Amino acid sequence: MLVRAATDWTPRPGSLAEPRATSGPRPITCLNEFTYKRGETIFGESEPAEYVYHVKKGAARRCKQLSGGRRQVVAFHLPGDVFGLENGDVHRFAAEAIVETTVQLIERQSLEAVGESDAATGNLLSMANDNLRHAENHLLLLGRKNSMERVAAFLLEMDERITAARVVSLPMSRRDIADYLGVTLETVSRAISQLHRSGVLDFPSNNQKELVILDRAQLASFDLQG
Amino acid sequence: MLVRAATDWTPRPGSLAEPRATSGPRPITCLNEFTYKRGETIFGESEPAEYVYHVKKGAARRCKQLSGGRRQVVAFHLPGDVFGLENGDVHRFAAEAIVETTVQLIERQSLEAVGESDAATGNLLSMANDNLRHAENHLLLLGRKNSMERVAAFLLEMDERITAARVVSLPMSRRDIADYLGVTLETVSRAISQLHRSGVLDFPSNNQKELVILDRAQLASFDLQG
DNA sequence: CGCCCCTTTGAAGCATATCAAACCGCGTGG
DNA sequence: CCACGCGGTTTGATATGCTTCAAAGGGGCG
Repeated sequence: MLVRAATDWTPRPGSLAEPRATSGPRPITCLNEFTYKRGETIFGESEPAEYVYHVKKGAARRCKQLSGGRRQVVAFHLPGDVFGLENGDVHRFAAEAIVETTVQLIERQSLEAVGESDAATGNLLSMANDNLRHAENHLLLLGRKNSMERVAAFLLEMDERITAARVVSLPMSRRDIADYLGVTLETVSRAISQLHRSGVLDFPSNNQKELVILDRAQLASFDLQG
Repeated sequence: MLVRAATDWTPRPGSLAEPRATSGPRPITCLNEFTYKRGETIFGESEPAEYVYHVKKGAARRCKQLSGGRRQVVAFHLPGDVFGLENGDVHRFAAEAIVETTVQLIERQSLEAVGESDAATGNLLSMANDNLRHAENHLLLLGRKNSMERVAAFLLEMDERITAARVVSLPMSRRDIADYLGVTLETVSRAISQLHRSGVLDFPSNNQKELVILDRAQLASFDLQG
C-alpha cells in the first residue's frame, strides 16, 4: 500500500470567529475582508458553501484528506484567484491558509440569485460544474489511488452509469480504461483478474467487455474513500 | 521514462462530412443529430469549439495525446452526457467515438448569446471554466507525467503566477507541493536538487522557499508538452 | 546557543512499467 | 466447416522509478 501524504498538518477546529460559524442572513451584503493565520482552516470539507473567496494577499491550498493519511491538494490559490464556488451547497474540499492570508468574502446567495434568474445560463453553469466535479474526483484517483483502487473506482463508476439488467457493458477497451486511470493496460487486466478470482465479479458471456458485479460491497472496499 | 499509453489507435483525418468541416453559419438552428462510427473523431484538439454535444447513444472518450506516445483520457461520455463546452473557442481535448455513437449537436453560439447577456452570470461561468481548465491540466500531470516533469511543470506554473523581481517565492512547503503533484516530499526535493545541480535554478537567499529560474527554456524541456 | 521543524540525502523495498509470449474470440477465406 | 490471421486480452518475468525508512544537514526563533 502506498501512503504518500501528510498526517501532521492539523486544522484547528472552531478556531475562527465569524465566517465559518454563521448560518443565517448576515450584515455583510457583498464584500468583506477576513484574514486567516498561517495554517488556519478557511473552510472544511462538507461545510456549507456560503461564501466565495477572493484572495487579496497570501496563499491558500484546497485539498482533501483521504483514508490512510493520504492527502491531495487540488489547487493553490494566490492573490487574484477566486475559489470556493461549489455546485452543491457544501464544500467538497477543505481550504487552508498556507501563510497569513487575506480574502474577500462574497456571499454566495448574491451570486446565485443572478445565476438562477436565467435558466439557460444556469444550465450552462451547472454543466460546467458537473464537469468540474468529475475532474476533481478524478484528480483524487490519479493523484492518490493505487492501481486496484483505481480499477475498483472505475468499475463502480461504470456500474452506476451503464448497468442494464445487472450486467455492466463496457464499450471501451482495456487500453482506454488504462489511459483513463493513468496505468497500463496490463495493470488494468491484472486488477480485473484479481477481482474475478476474488469472486467480486464474473463474466456472464464469453467476452471481457460484459461483466456482472457479484459483490458490490467488497468492490467498494477495494476503493478508497475520501 | 514511463511510456504508458496508446500509439495504435488512429483517428481518421477528414473522414467526416458535415459537423467538423463547416465554419460559417449553418442551416441547423439548435438541434441536429449525427452518428459517428467506431473510432471516428468527433472533434480534434485545437479545433474550433462550435458545437456542444449531447450523447444519445453509444460512448465517446475525450482525451489528449501527449508526447512520447502517452495519452490521457479525461472522461468517458455516455448517453445523457453533455460535453464539448469550452471556455475558449477551441477544444482543448479530442473527442472520439468508442463505438457507433449518436450525438445531438447544439450550436455553441445559441448558448453563448444567453450567457453573455448576463454579465454577472457570465463571470460565474467563466470562473467555473477556469477552474475546470486548471483541473483538466492537472489531470494530465497526475495521470501521465513522471516526477521530474511534474516538478518542472509546477515550477513553471508558479513562475508565471508569483514571480516578483525574478525571484519565485514559494509560500508552500515541500509536503504541500508533493501532495499537489501526487508524489512524496522526498521526490520533490530530489527533483529540485537535480534542477539546481543542472544549473536550471538557484537559491539566491539561503532558504529553500525562494528560488530563481536561470534557464527557463531548459526547465520547460524537463516538462512534457501536450 | 540550542532546539525544532523542514529539507536534503542515502539505502533499500515495492508497486507498477516494460518486455514477452500465450490465449482467445472473431472474422475471413479456402 | 475448419485453418488462418488478427486485434485485444491475459499472464509471466524482469526492470525501474518512486516510495519508504533512516539519518544528517540547515535555518529560524526562542
